[in-house]
Amino acid sequence: MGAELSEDMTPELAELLTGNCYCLAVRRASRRMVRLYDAALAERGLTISQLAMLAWVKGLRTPTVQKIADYMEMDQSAASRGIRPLEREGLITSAPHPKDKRKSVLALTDEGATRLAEGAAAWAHAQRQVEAEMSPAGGLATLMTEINALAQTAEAED
Amino acid sequence: MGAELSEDMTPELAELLTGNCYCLAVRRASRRMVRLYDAALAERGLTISQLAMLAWVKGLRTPTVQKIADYMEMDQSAASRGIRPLEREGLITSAPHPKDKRKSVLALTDEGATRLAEGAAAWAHAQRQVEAEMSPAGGLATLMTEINALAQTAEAED
DNA sequence: TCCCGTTAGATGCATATGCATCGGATCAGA
DNA sequence: TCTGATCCGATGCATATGCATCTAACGGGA
Repeated sequence: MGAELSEDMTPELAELLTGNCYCLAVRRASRRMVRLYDAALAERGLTISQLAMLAWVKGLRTPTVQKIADYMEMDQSAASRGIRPLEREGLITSAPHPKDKRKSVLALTDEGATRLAEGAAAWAHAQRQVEAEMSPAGGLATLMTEINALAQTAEAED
Repeated sequence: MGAELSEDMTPELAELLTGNCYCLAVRRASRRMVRLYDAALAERGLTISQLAMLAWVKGLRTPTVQKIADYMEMDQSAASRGIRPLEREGLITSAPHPKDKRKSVLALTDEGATRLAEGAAAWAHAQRQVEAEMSPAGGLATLMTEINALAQTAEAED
């Protein structure tokens, strides 16, 4: 693990490379988690993002692209594009909002509801797998609270 | 926060949407961290990934695409593509390995070394910002250990 | 020396993300 | 009722990622 770091690295760069960068650490963990969950969902033809979007479409009273982006804390454009494959595959439909023509109200198709249910089962399997392999110091619940806190770190400001 | 979840959500789906999915939580945190660090590095014309790759090029004795991918725990193809912008901008060079013609040995240019040093300073600023805003239960060090553990969760197996 | 299994890097393909921006629609005021 | 500030969704552009696959190159054993 120690790796073959050259001697003329500043302490700062050594820190960055040895797992002490919050950003790189979380991103590395993210890549791993996504691979694990996506693999679990692959048989159902879904990614974890797509499963989440289907779930929000079902869970929100009047789901729109913007709302989904807000709840998932991602850019509206990313949500917009993420939804396209789901429409293409006929899992969700899009209809103009009756009152506000700017909005499109999304809805699950029957096929979408089926895939969502199947995906949720596969998702639960992945969840259990992570729980079985992880034994964090303060407990998984605490870890989740802290990761979520990381997700709320202020955007910049200075 | 509670959101407007419809009543007919299975407990499973409710879990998935309310921040209890390890994958979605870490990914959300990852998005936020990347935005924060990328913003801090934007003035230097670098992303956090690019900074890390420059650092590995400097830190490894004989840096190659494969080695960087291994150390960053990402796919070789992702590393390969990530390095291209850095070459295009003249921050690193690529030369054929003397013994093994399959490999390309990467190296920092003077400009690359300069940008790396500048970027490291901006990175440290972002690190301090996260530290100032986060007060996790078990301490940041413990949190990092646990996030890194998440990054080592087995790839599948079942 | 020849052949096969392995390794390195590059590419095609598809999703994931964010920023800037555009055009259309809405809405709150003047 | 007109108008300027907002909001909504879509796009262009660029990076980020992973998987499968292809070609070239290596390496060891027959």
